[in-house]
Amino acid sequence: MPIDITSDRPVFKQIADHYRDEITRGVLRAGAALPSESQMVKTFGVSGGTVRRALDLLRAEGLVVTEHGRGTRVRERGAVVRLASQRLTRANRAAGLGGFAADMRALGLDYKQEVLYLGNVPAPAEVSERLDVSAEAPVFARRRRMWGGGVPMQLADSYYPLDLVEGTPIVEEDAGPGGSYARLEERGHRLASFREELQARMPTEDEKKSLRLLPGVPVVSLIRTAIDTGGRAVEVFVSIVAADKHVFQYDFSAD
Amino acid sequence: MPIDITSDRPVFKQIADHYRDEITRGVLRAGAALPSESQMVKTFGVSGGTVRRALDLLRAEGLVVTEHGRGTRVRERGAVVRLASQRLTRANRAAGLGGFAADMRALGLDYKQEVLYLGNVPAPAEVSERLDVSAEAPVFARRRRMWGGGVPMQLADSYYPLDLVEGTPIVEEDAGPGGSYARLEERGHRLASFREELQARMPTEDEKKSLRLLPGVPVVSLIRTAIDTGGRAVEVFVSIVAADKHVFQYDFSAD
DNA sequence: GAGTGGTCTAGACCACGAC
DNA sequence: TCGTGGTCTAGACCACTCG
Repeated sequence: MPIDITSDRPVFKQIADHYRDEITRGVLRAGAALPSESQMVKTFGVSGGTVRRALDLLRAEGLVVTEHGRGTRVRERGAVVRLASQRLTRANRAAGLGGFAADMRALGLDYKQEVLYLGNVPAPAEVSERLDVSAEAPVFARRRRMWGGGVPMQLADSYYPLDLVEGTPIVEEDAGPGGSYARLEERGHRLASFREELQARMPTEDEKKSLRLLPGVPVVSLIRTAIDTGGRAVEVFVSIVAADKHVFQYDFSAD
Repeated sequence: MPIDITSDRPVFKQIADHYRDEITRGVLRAGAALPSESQMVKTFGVSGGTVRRALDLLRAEGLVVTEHGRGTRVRERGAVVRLASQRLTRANRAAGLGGFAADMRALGLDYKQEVLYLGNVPAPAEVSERLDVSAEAPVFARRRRMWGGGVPMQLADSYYPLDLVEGTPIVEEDAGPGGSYARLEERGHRLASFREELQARMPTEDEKKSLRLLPGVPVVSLIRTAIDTGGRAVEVFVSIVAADKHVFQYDFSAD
Protein backbone atom coordinates (compact mmCIF):
# COMPACT_ATOMS: atom_id res chain seq x y z
CA MET A 1 0.00 0.00 0.00
CA PRO A 2 2.80 2.49 0.59
CA ILE A 3 4.02 2.95 -3.02
CA ASP A 4 6.44 5.80 -2.77
CA ILE A 5 5.99 7.76 -5.94
CA THR A 6 9.04 9.86 -5.13
CA SER A 7 11.25 6.79 -4.86
CA ASP A 8 13.38 6.01 -7.88
CA ARG A 9 12.36 2.38 -7.56
CA PRO A 10 9.77 1.79 -10.29
CA VAL A 11 6.19 1.48 -9.11
CA PHE A 12 5.71 -1.98 -10.64
CA LYS A 13 8.74 -3.25 -8.73
CA GLN A 14 7.43 -1.74 -5.53
CA ILE A 15 4.14 -3.55 -6.02
CA ALA A 16 6.01 -6.80 -6.68
CA ASP A 17 8.10 -6.14 -3.55
CA HIS A 18 4.94 -5.77 -1.53
CA TYR A 19 3.54 -9.16 -2.45
CA ARG A 20 6.92 -10.88 -2.46
CA ASP A 21 7.28 -9.70 1.08
CA GLU A 22 3.89 -11.01 2.11
CA ILE A 23 4.66 -14.36 0.53
CA THR A 24 8.10 -14.79 2.09
CA ARG A 25 6.84 -13.57 5.47
CA GLY A 26 4.06 -16.12 5.33
CA VAL A 27 1.20 -13.64 5.37
CA LEU A 28 0.19 -15.14 2.04
CA ARG A 29 0.59 -18.89 2.23
CA ALA A 30 0.87 -21.41 -0.59
CA GLY A 31 -2.41 -21.54 -2.48
CA ALA A 32 -3.68 -18.22 -1.14
CA ALA A 33 -5.24 -15.89 -3.68
CA LEU A 34 -3.77 -12.48 -4.43
CA PRO A 35 -6.23 -9.63 -5.04
CA SER A 36 -7.51 -9.37 -8.60
CA GLU A 37 -5.70 -7.06 -10.97
CA SER A 38 -8.56 -4.58 -11.01
CA GLN A 39 -8.52 -4.60 -7.22
CA MET A 40 -4.81 -3.79 -7.24
CA VAL A 41 -5.43 -0.96 -9.68
CA LYS A 42 -7.73 0.59 -7.07
CA THR A 43 -5.61 -0.07 -3.98
CA PHE A 44 -2.38 1.20 -5.49
CA GLY A 45 -3.91 3.87 -7.69
CA VAL A 46 -2.01 2.82 -10.80
CA SER A 47 -2.97 1.69 -14.26
CA GLY A 48 -3.62 -1.89 -15.28
CA GLY A 49 -0.45 -2.17 -17.28
CA THR A 50 1.63 -1.36 -14.24
CA VAL A 51 -0.07 -3.99 -12.09
CA ARG A 52 0.45 -6.47 -14.88
CA ARG A 53 4.17 -5.84 -15.00
CA ALA A 54 4.41 -6.39 -11.26
CA LEU A 55 2.72 -9.75 -11.62
CA ASP A 56 4.95 -10.63 -14.57
CA LEU A 57 7.90 -10.24 -12.22
CA LEU A 58 6.46 -12.47 -9.54
CA ARG A 59 5.59 -15.11 -12.11
CA ALA A 60 9.11 -15.05 -13.54
CA GLU A 61 10.45 -15.56 -10.04
CA GLY A 62 8.25 -18.58 -9.64
CA LEU A 63 6.42 -17.13 -6.65
CA VAL A 64 2.88 -17.07 -8.04
CA VAL A 65 0.83 -18.81 -10.70
CA THR A 66 -1.99 -17.28 -12.68
CA GLU A 67 -4.95 -18.99 -14.29
CA HIS A 68 -6.92 -17.14 -16.89
CA GLY A 69 -10.32 -16.16 -15.54
CA ARG A 70 -9.56 -17.52 -12.08
CA GLY A 71 -6.96 -15.24 -10.59
CA THR A 72 -3.44 -15.36 -9.22
CA ARG A 73 -2.35 -17.56 -6.35
CA VAL A 74 0.79 -18.22 -4.36
CA ARG A 75 2.59 -21.13 -5.97
CA GLU A 76 2.17 -24.49 -4.26
CA ARG A 77 5.28 -26.61 -4.09
CA GLY A 78 4.75 -30.21 -5.06
CA ALA A 79 6.60 -33.30 -3.94
CA VAL A 80 10.32 -33.28 -4.52
CA VAL A 81 12.10 -36.40 -5.71
CA ARG A 82 15.53 -37.02 -4.25
CA LEU A 83 17.93 -38.44 -6.79
CA ALA A 84 20.75 -39.95 -4.76
CA SER A 85 23.88 -41.26 -6.40
CA GLN A 86 23.38 -44.52 -4.52
CA ARG A 87 20.45 -45.26 -6.84
CA LEU A 88 23.00 -46.47 -9.37
CA THR A 89 25.00 -48.85 -7.20
CA ARG A 90 25.05 -52.45 -8.34
CA ALA A 91 22.96 -53.58 -5.39
CA ASN A 92 20.19 -51.15 -6.23
CA ARG A 93 20.37 -51.88 -9.92
CA ALA A 94 20.07 -55.58 -9.14
CA ALA A 95 16.83 -54.83 -7.30
CA GLY A 96 15.30 -54.85 -10.73
CA LEU A 97 13.97 -51.49 -11.73
CA GLY A 98 15.92 -48.77 -13.43
CA GLY A 99 16.96 -45.89 -11.19
CA PHE A 100 14.07 -43.65 -12.08
CA ALA A 101 11.34 -46.21 -11.56
CA ALA A 102 12.76 -47.10 -8.16
CA ASP A 103 12.82 -43.47 -7.08
CA MET A 104 9.22 -42.98 -8.08
CA ARG A 105 8.09 -46.13 -6.37
CA ALA A 106 9.86 -45.07 -3.18
CA LEU A 107 7.78 -41.91 -3.18
CA GLY A 108 4.58 -43.78 -3.83
CA LEU A 109 4.20 -42.12 -7.22
CA ASP A 110 3.02 -44.04 -10.21
CA TYR A 111 5.58 -44.24 -12.93
CA LYS A 112 5.47 -44.19 -16.68
CA GLN A 113 8.06 -44.12 -19.39
CA GLU A 114 7.14 -42.72 -22.76
CA VAL A 115 9.43 -43.63 -25.62
CA LEU A 116 9.83 -40.68 -27.96
CA TYR A 117 12.42 -42.08 -30.32
CA LEU A 118 14.47 -45.21 -30.87
CA GLY A 119 17.11 -45.36 -33.54
CA ASN A 120 20.42 -44.13 -34.85
CA VAL A 121 21.28 -40.45 -34.82
CA PRO A 122 24.43 -38.44 -35.48
CA ALA A 123 26.09 -37.99 -32.10
CA PRO A 124 25.45 -34.54 -30.63
CA ALA A 125 28.58 -32.69 -29.49
CA GLU A 126 28.08 -33.41 -25.78
CA VAL A 127 27.79 -37.10 -26.63
CA SER A 128 30.68 -37.55 -29.04
CA GLU A 129 32.94 -35.70 -26.61
CA ARG A 130 32.22 -38.29 -23.94
CA LEU A 131 31.57 -41.45 -25.88
CA ASP A 132 34.56 -42.69 -27.79
CA VAL A 133 33.27 -41.74 -31.23
CA SER A 134 34.04 -39.00 -33.70
CA ALA A 135 31.81 -35.97 -34.05
CA GLU A 136 28.49 -36.67 -35.77
CA ALA A 137 29.25 -40.39 -35.98
CA PRO A 138 26.09 -42.47 -35.77
CA VAL A 139 25.14 -43.67 -32.30
CA PHE A 140 22.05 -45.41 -31.02
CA ALA A 141 19.61 -43.12 -29.21
CA ARG A 142 16.82 -43.93 -26.80
CA ARG A 143 14.79 -40.80 -26.17
CA ARG A 144 12.06 -40.84 -23.61
CA ARG A 145 9.96 -38.74 -21.32
CA MET A 146 9.65 -39.94 -17.75
CA TRP A 147 6.44 -39.39 -15.82
CA GLY A 148 5.86 -39.59 -12.10
CA GLY A 149 2.59 -38.97 -10.31
CA GLY A 150 0.92 -38.13 -13.60
CA VAL A 151 3.24 -35.27 -14.50
CA PRO A 152 6.32 -35.19 -16.73
CA MET A 153 9.46 -35.18 -14.60
CA GLN A 154 12.32 -35.35 -17.04
CA LEU A 155 13.41 -35.83 -20.62
CA ALA A 156 15.91 -38.64 -20.78
CA ASP A 157 18.06 -39.45 -23.79
CA SER A 158 20.51 -42.34 -23.73
CA TYR A 159 23.22 -42.75 -26.36
CA TYR A 160 25.22 -45.93 -27.05
CA PRO A 161 28.02 -46.95 -29.40
CA LEU A 162 26.41 -49.03 -32.13
CA ASP A 163 28.48 -52.16 -31.53
CA LEU A 164 27.31 -52.40 -27.93
CA VAL A 165 23.59 -52.46 -28.55
CA GLU A 166 23.12 -54.30 -31.84
CA GLY A 167 21.00 -57.34 -31.28
CA THR A 168 20.16 -56.49 -27.67
CA PRO A 169 16.81 -55.41 -26.19
CA ILE A 170 18.33 -51.95 -25.70
CA VAL A 171 17.16 -51.17 -29.20
CA GLU A 172 13.62 -52.25 -28.29
CA GLU A 173 10.87 -50.32 -26.50
CA ASP A 174 11.47 -52.36 -23.38
CA ALA A 175 15.13 -52.81 -22.52
CA GLY A 176 14.22 -55.65 -20.15
CA PRO A 177 14.66 -56.23 -16.41
CA GLY A 178 17.31 -54.04 -14.80
CA GLY A 179 17.27 -51.74 -17.80
CA SER A 180 20.00 -51.12 -20.31
CA TYR A 181 22.80 -51.26 -17.73
CA ALA A 182 21.91 -54.90 -17.03
CA ARG A 183 22.07 -55.64 -20.77
CA LEU A 184 25.45 -53.97 -21.13
CA GLU A 185 26.85 -56.01 -18.23
CA GLU A 186 25.46 -59.24 -19.71
CA ARG A 187 27.37 -58.38 -22.82
CA GLY A 188 30.60 -58.27 -20.85
CA HIS A 189 30.80 -54.59 -20.11
CA ARG A 190 30.81 -54.58 -16.35
CA LEU A 191 30.19 -51.07 -15.14
CA ALA A 192 32.95 -49.54 -13.05
CA SER A 193 31.98 -45.92 -12.49
CA PHE A 194 29.73 -43.06 -13.40
CA ARG A 195 30.38 -39.40 -13.96
CA GLU A 196 27.51 -36.99 -13.58
CA GLU A 197 27.73 -33.38 -14.74
CA LEU A 198 25.02 -30.92 -13.78
CA GLN A 199 24.21 -27.45 -14.94
CA ALA A 200 21.10 -25.39 -14.28
CA ARG A 201 19.56 -22.94 -16.75
CA MET A 202 16.20 -21.68 -17.92
CA PRO A 203 14.37 -24.06 -20.25
CA THR A 204 13.94 -23.62 -23.97
CA GLU A 205 10.39 -23.20 -25.26
CA ASP A 206 10.26 -26.86 -26.27
CA GLU A 207 11.46 -28.08 -22.90
CA LYS A 208 8.95 -25.83 -21.18
CA LYS A 209 6.11 -27.36 -23.15
CA SER A 210 7.29 -30.92 -22.95
CA LEU A 211 7.83 -30.82 -19.20
CA ARG A 212 4.81 -28.57 -18.63
CA LEU A 213 6.98 -26.16 -16.69
CA LEU A 214 5.47 -23.14 -15.02
CA PRO A 215 7.11 -19.77 -15.61
CA GLY A 216 10.07 -19.21 -13.32
CA VAL A 217 11.06 -22.87 -13.13
CA PRO A 218 14.61 -23.73 -14.26
CA VAL A 219 15.82 -27.07 -15.56
CA VAL A 220 18.89 -29.04 -14.67
CA SER A 221 20.84 -30.55 -17.52
CA LEU A 222 22.30 -33.80 -16.22
CA ILE A 223 24.86 -35.68 -18.30
CA ARG A 224 25.85 -39.07 -17.00
CA THR A 225 28.68 -41.09 -18.52
CA ALA A 226 28.86 -44.78 -17.67
CA ILE A 227 32.35 -46.29 -17.74
CA ASP A 228 33.10 -49.99 -17.86
CA THR A 229 35.98 -51.80 -16.15
CA GLY A 230 38.05 -51.40 -19.30
CA GLY A 231 37.77 -47.64 -19.00
CA ARG A 232 35.45 -47.38 -21.99
CA ALA A 233 32.44 -45.05 -22.00
CA VAL A 234 29.51 -47.33 -22.81
CA GLU A 235 26.62 -44.92 -22.42
CA VAL A 236 26.05 -41.19 -22.32
CA PHE A 237 22.79 -40.25 -20.67
CA VAL A 238 21.58 -36.72 -21.29
CA SER A 239 18.59 -35.59 -19.33
CA ILE A 240 16.65 -32.43 -18.76
CA VAL A 241 15.12 -32.42 -15.31
CA ALA A 242 12.39 -30.15 -13.94
CA ALA A 243 14.27 -28.31 -11.18
CA ASP A 244 11.27 -27.71 -8.95
CA LYS A 245 10.60 -31.43 -8.60
CA HIS A 246 14.09 -32.76 -7.89
CA VAL A 247 16.94 -32.60 -5.42
CA PHE A 248 20.24 -34.22 -6.32
CA GLN A 249 22.23 -35.92 -3.62
CA TYR A 250 25.79 -37.18 -3.76
CA ASP A 251 27.68 -38.95 -0.99
CA PHE A 252 31.40 -39.33 -1.35
CA SER A 253 34.49 -40.08 0.61
CA ALA A 254 36.73 -37.42 2.11
CA ASP A 255 39.86 -39.42 1.29
CA MET B 1 8.95 -10.33 -39.97
CA PRO B 2 6.01 -12.60 -40.70
CA ILE B 3 3.87 -11.79 -37.62
CA ASP B 4 0.64 -13.58 -38.35
CA ILE B 5 -2.04 -11.33 -36.95
CA THR B 6 -4.67 -14.03 -37.51
CA SER B 7 -2.70 -16.52 -35.41
CA ASP B 8 -3.89 -17.01 -31.88
CA ARG B 9 -0.29 -16.83 -30.70
CA PRO B 10 0.14 -13.36 -29.21
CA VAL B 11 2.12 -10.91 -31.28
CA PHE B 12 4.70 -10.28 -28.58
CA LYS B 13 5.41 -14.00 -28.37
CA GLN B 14 5.74 -14.21 -32.13
CA ILE B 15 8.30 -11.42 -32.04
CA ALA B 16 10.17 -13.21 -29.25
CA ASP B 17 9.99 -16.43 -31.29
CA HIS B 18 11.53 -14.65 -34.24
CA TYR B 19 14.62 -13.50 -32.36
CA ARG B 20 14.88 -16.67 -30.27
CA ASP B 21 15.02 -18.52 -33.53
CA GLU B 22 17.74 -16.31 -34.96
CA ILE B 23 19.76 -16.72 -31.79
CA THR B 24 19.47 -20.50 -31.56
CA ARG B 25 20.12 -20.89 -35.29
CA GLY B 26 23.24 -18.82 -34.95
CA VAL B 27 22.15 -16.00 -37.25
CA LEU B 28 22.58 -13.75 -34.25
CA ARG B 29 25.74 -14.73 -32.41
CA ALA B 30 26.78 -13.96 -28.87
CA GLY B 31 27.40 -10.25 -28.50
CA ALA B 32 25.47 -9.31 -31.64
CA ALA B 33 23.10 -6.37 -31.32
CA LEU B 34 19.37 -6.75 -31.85
CA PRO B 35 17.58 -3.91 -33.63
CA SER B 36 16.53 -1.04 -31.40
CA GLU B 37 13.04 -1.09 -29.95
CA SER B 38 11.91 1.76 -32.17
CA GLN B 39 13.29 -0.11 -35.15
CA MET B 40 11.25 -3.17 -34.19
CA VAL B 41 8.16 -1.00 -33.84
CA LYS B 42 8.60 -0.06 -37.50
CA THR B 43 9.53 -3.49 -38.86
CA PHE B 44 6.74 -5.33 -37.12
CA GLY B 45 4.20 -2.54 -37.21
CA VAL B 46 3.29 -2.84 -33.55
CA SER B 47 3.36 -0.48 -30.60
CA GLY B 48 6.29 0.02 -28.30
CA GLY B 49 4.66 -1.78 -25.41
CA THR B 50 4.34 -4.92 -27.48
CA VAL B 51 7.97 -4.92 -28.53
CA ARG B 52 8.92 -4.37 -24.93
CA ARG B 53 7.00 -7.43 -23.77
CA ALA B 54 8.74 -9.55 -26.40
CA LEU B 55 12.11 -8.43 -25.08
CA ASP B 56 10.98 -9.04 -21.51
CA LEU B 57 10.46 -12.66 -22.49
CA LEU B 58 13.86 -13.07 -24.07
CA ARG B 59 15.51 -11.47 -21.07
CA ALA B 60 13.68 -13.78 -18.68
CA GLU B 61 14.91 -16.72 -20.72
CA GLY B 62 18.44 -15.48 -20.37
CA LEU B 63 18.93 -15.13 -24.11
CA VAL B 64 19.64 -11.41 -24.35
CA VAL B 65 20.91 -8.63 -22.13
CA THR B 66 19.88 -5.01 -22.33
CA GLU B 67 21.83 -1.93 -21.31
CA HIS B 68 20.01 1.32 -20.89
CA GLY B 69 20.91 3.73 -23.65
CA ARG B 70 23.02 1.15 -25.47
CA GLY B 71 20.65 -1.43 -26.78
CA THR B 72 19.98 -5.14 -26.54
CA ARG B 73 22.53 -7.82 -27.35
CA VAL B 74 22.70 -11.57 -27.46
CA ARG B 75 23.97 -12.78 -24.10
CA GLU B 76 27.63 -13.73 -23.96
CA ARG B 77 28.43 -16.79 -21.91
CA GLY B 78 31.39 -16.34 -19.62
CA ALA B 79 33.81 -18.90 -18.31
CA VAL B 80 32.27 -21.82 -16.51
CA VAL B 81 33.90 -23.20 -13.39
CA ARG B 82 33.78 -26.94 -12.97
CA LEU B 83 33.22 -27.96 -9.37
CA ALA B 84 34.28 -31.58 -9.20
CA SER B 85 33.74 -33.66 -6.10
CA GLN B 86 37.42 -34.59 -6.19
CA ARG B 87 38.23 -31.03 -5.08
CA LEU B 88 37.45 -32.15 -1.54
CA THR B 89 39.61 -35.24 -1.35
CA ARG B 90 42.29 -35.24 1.31
CA ALA B 91 45.09 -35.00 -1.24
CA ASN B 92 43.63 -31.89 -2.78
CA ARG B 93 42.82 -30.36 0.56
CA ALA B 94 46.41 -30.97 1.63
CA ALA B 95 47.54 -28.95 -1.37
CA GLY B 96 46.84 -25.95 0.79
CA LEU B 97 44.03 -23.88 -0.57
CA GLY B 98 40.37 -24.37 0.18
CA GLY B 99 38.38 -25.98 -2.61
CA PHE B 100 37.11 -22.75 -4.09
CA ALA B 101 40.46 -21.02 -4.26
CA ALA B 102 41.99 -24.02 -5.98
CA ASP B 103 39.22 -24.11 -8.58
CA MET B 104 39.69 -20.44 -9.38
CA ARG B 105 43.44 -20.74 -9.60
CA ALA B 106 43.09 -23.68 -11.97
CA LEU B 107 41.08 -21.45 -14.30
CA GLY B 108 43.56 -18.64 -14.05
CA LEU B 109 41.03 -16.43 -12.34
CA ASP B 110 41.98 -14.21 -9.46
CA TYR B 111 40.27 -15.13 -6.29
CA LYS B 112 38.88 -13.19 -3.36
CA GLN B 113 36.91 -14.12 -0.30
CA GLU B 114 34.79 -11.45 1.35
CA VAL B 115 33.71 -12.18 4.89
CA LEU B 116 30.17 -10.97 5.46
CA TYR B 117 29.60 -12.22 8.97
CA LEU B 118 31.39 -14.16 11.68
CA GLY B 119 29.60 -15.14 14.86
CA ASN B 120 26.95 -17.19 16.54
CA VAL B 121 23.48 -17.44 15.03
CA PRO B 122 20.41 -19.56 15.75
CA ALA B 123 20.69 -22.59 13.47
CA PRO B 124 18.48 -22.28 10.36
CA ALA B 125 16.23 -25.27 9.73
CA GLU B 126 18.39 -26.74 6.94
CA VAL B 127 21.36 -26.60 9.31
CA SER B 128 19.86 -27.98 12.51
CA GLU B 129 18.38 -30.86 10.52
CA ARG B 130 21.84 -31.89 9.40
CA LEU B 131 24.09 -30.80 12.23
CA ASP B 132 23.41 -32.64 15.45
CA VAL B 133 21.77 -29.71 17.24
CA SER B 134 18.22 -28.80 18.16
CA ALA B 135 16.25 -26.29 16.13
CA GLU B 136 17.37 -22.69 16.60
CA ALA B 137 20.23 -23.76 18.87
CA PRO B 138 23.22 -21.41 18.55
CA VAL B 139 25.85 -22.45 16.03
CA PHE B 140 28.90 -20.64 14.72
CA ALA B 141 28.43 -19.10 11.28
CA ARG B 142 30.99 -17.99 8.70
CA ARG B 143 29.19 -16.11 5.93
CA ARG B 144 31.13 -15.02 2.94
CA ARG B 145 30.91 -14.05 -0.69
CA MET B 146 33.36 -15.70 -3.04
CA TRP B 147 34.72 -13.79 -6.03
CA GLY B 148 36.45 -15.13 -9.09
CA GLY B 149 37.73 -13.09 -12.00
CA GLY B 150 36.35 -9.93 -10.45
CA VAL B 151 32.76 -11.11 -10.27
CA PRO B 152 30.81 -12.66 -7.40
CA MET B 153 30.49 -16.41 -7.92
CA GLN B 154 28.74 -17.72 -4.85
CA LEU B 155 27.46 -16.95 -1.39
CA ALA B 156 28.95 -19.42 1.05
CA ASP B 157 27.79 -19.91 4.61
CA SER B 158 29.46 -22.46 6.88
CA TYR B 159 27.91 -23.55 10.16
CA TYR B 160 29.70 -25.38 12.99
CA PRO B 161 28.76 -26.78 16.39
CA LEU B 162 30.11 -24.33 18.99
CA ASP B 163 32.31 -26.85 20.78
CA LEU B 164 34.24 -27.63 17.61
CA VAL B 165 35.35 -24.13 16.76
CA GLU B 166 35.89 -22.37 20.08
CA GLY B 167 39.47 -21.23 20.34
CA THR B 168 40.34 -22.16 16.75
CA PRO B 169 41.10 -19.85 13.80
CA ILE B 170 37.76 -20.92 12.30
CA VAL B 171 36.19 -18.08 14.25
CA GLU B 172 38.69 -15.63 12.77
CA GLU B 173 38.66 -13.88 9.41
CA ASP B 174 41.38 -16.18 8.16
CA ALA B 175 40.81 -19.82 9.04
CA GLY B 176 44.43 -20.60 8.20
CA PRO B 177 46.17 -22.87 5.69
CA GLY B 178 43.94 -25.62 4.32
CA GLY B 179 40.87 -23.82 5.57
CA SER B 180 38.45 -24.88 8.26
CA TYR B 181 38.57 -28.57 7.33
CA ALA B 182 42.27 -28.64 8.22
CA ARG B 183 41.48 -27.04 11.59
CA LEU B 184 38.75 -29.57 12.32
CA GLU B 185 41.09 -32.45 11.55
CA GLU B 186 43.80 -30.98 13.76
CA ARG B 187 41.27 -30.98 16.52
CA GLY B 188 40.78 -34.71 16.11
CA HIS B 189 37.79 -34.76 13.80
CA ARG B 190 39.16 -36.60 10.83
CA LEU B 191 36.80 -36.20 7.92
CA ALA B 192 35.30 -39.38 6.54
CA SER B 193 32.73 -38.32 3.98
CA PHE B 194 30.70 -35.53 2.47
CA ARG B 195 27.10 -35.32 1.39
CA GLU B 196 26.15 -32.70 -1.16
CA GLU B 197 22.53 -31.83 -1.93
CA LEU B 198 21.70 -29.61 -4.90
CA GLN B 199 18.56 -27.88 -5.97
CA ALA B 200 18.12 -25.23 -8.65
CA ARG B 201 15.64 -22.37 -8.45
CA MET B 202 15.27 -18.73 -9.39
CA PRO B 203 17.13 -16.34 -7.08
CA THR B 204 15.52 -14.09 -4.51
CA GLU B 205 15.94 -10.35 -5.00
CA ASP B 206 18.74 -10.25 -2.45
CA GLU B 207 20.63 -13.10 -4.08
CA LYS B 208 20.20 -11.45 -7.45
CA LYS B 209 21.79 -8.25 -6.20
CA SER B 210 24.51 -9.88 -4.19
CA LEU B 211 25.62 -12.17 -7.01
CA ARG B 212 24.94 -9.52 -9.69
CA LEU B 213 22.84 -12.01 -11.59
CA LEU B 214 21.38 -11.11 -14.93
CA PRO B 215 17.68 -11.75 -15.51
CA GLY B 216 17.00 -15.34 -16.50
CA VAL B 217 19.87 -16.81 -14.49
CA PRO B 218 18.95 -19.43 -11.87
CA VAL B 219 20.93 -20.29 -8.77
CA VAL B 220 21.88 -23.65 -7.37
CA SER B 221 21.45 -24.15 -3.67
CA LEU B 222 24.22 -26.50 -2.56
CA ILE B 223 24.20 -27.94 0.95
CA ARG B 224 27.27 -29.89 1.95
CA THR B 225 27.48 -31.85 5.18
CA ALA B 226 30.92 -32.94 6.38
CA ILE B 227 30.96 -36.13 8.46
CA ASP B 228 33.87 -37.22 10.64
CA THR B 229 35.07 -40.78 11.23
CA GLY B 230 32.85 -40.97 14.31
CA GLY B 231 29.82 -40.34 12.13
CA ARG B 232 29.29 -36.86 13.50
CA ALA B 233 28.31 -33.95 11.26
CA VAL B 234 30.99 -31.35 11.91
CA GLU B 235 30.05 -28.72 9.35
CA VAL B 236 27.07 -27.75 7.26
CA PHE B 237 28.00 -25.62 4.29
CA VAL B 238 25.13 -23.79 2.61
CA SER B 239 25.92 -22.03 -0.60
CA ILE B 240 24.09 -20.19 -3.33
CA VAL B 241 25.87 -20.57 -6.61
CA ALA B 242 25.38 -18.57 -9.81
CA ALA B 243 24.16 -21.26 -12.20
CA ASP B 244 25.51 -19.69 -15.37
CA LYS B 245 29.08 -19.80 -14.08
CA HIS B 246 29.27 -23.34 -12.71
CA VAL B 247 29.05 -26.98 -13.68
CA PHE B 248 28.96 -29.61 -10.96
CA GLN B 249 30.74 -32.86 -11.52
CA TYR B 250 30.54 -36.04 -9.48
CA ASP B 251 32.42 -39.25 -10.12
CA PHE B 252 31.32 -42.34 -8.27
CA SER B 253 31.64 -46.06 -8.32
CA ALA B 254 29.12 -48.34 -9.97
CA ASP B 255 29.46 -50.90 -7.18
C1' DG C 1 -23.64 -12.05 -17.15
C1' DA C 2 -20.20 -10.56 -13.94
C1' DG C 3 -15.58 -10.89 -12.90
C1' DT C 4 -11.03 -12.24 -14.02
C1' DG C 5 -6.89 -12.24 -16.67
C1' DG C 6 -4.61 -11.40 -21.66
C1' DT C 7 -3.40 -8.43 -25.45
C1' DC C 8 -2.56 -4.21 -27.71
C1' DT C 9 -2.44 0.79 -28.78
C1' DA C 10 -0.81 5.72 -28.89
C1' DG C 11 1.36 8.72 -26.66
C1' DA C 12 3.78 11.11 -22.78
C1' DC C 13 7.83 11.79 -20.11
C1' DC C 14 12.22 10.35 -18.01
C1' DA C 15 17.15 8.47 -17.82
C1' DC C 16 21.28 6.80 -19.80
C1' DG C 17 25.12 6.51 -23.41
C1' DA C 18 27.77 8.08 -27.10
C1' DC C 19 29.25 11.51 -30.33
C1' DT D 1 22.06 16.61 -29.04
C1' DC D 2 20.24 12.37 -30.57
C1' DG D 3 19.07 7.74 -30.18
C1' DT D 4 18.37 4.21 -26.98
C1' DG D 5 15.87 1.92 -23.36
C1' DG D 6 12.52 2.50 -19.00
C1' DT D 7 8.15 3.76 -16.97
C1' DC D 8 3.42 4.79 -16.91
C1' DT D 9 -1.33 5.98 -18.46
C1' DA D 10 -6.21 5.41 -20.19
C1' DG D 11 -8.75 2.90 -22.60
C1' DA D 12 -10.21 -0.68 -25.95
C1' DC D 13 -11.33 -5.38 -26.94
C1' DC D 14 -10.86 -10.39 -26.33
C1' DA D 15 -10.99 -15.00 -23.76
C1' DC D 16 -11.72 -17.77 -19.86
C1' DT D 17 -14.29 -19.29 -15.44
C1' DC D 18 -17.99 -19.55 -12.59
C1' DG D 19 -22.61 -19.36 -11.05
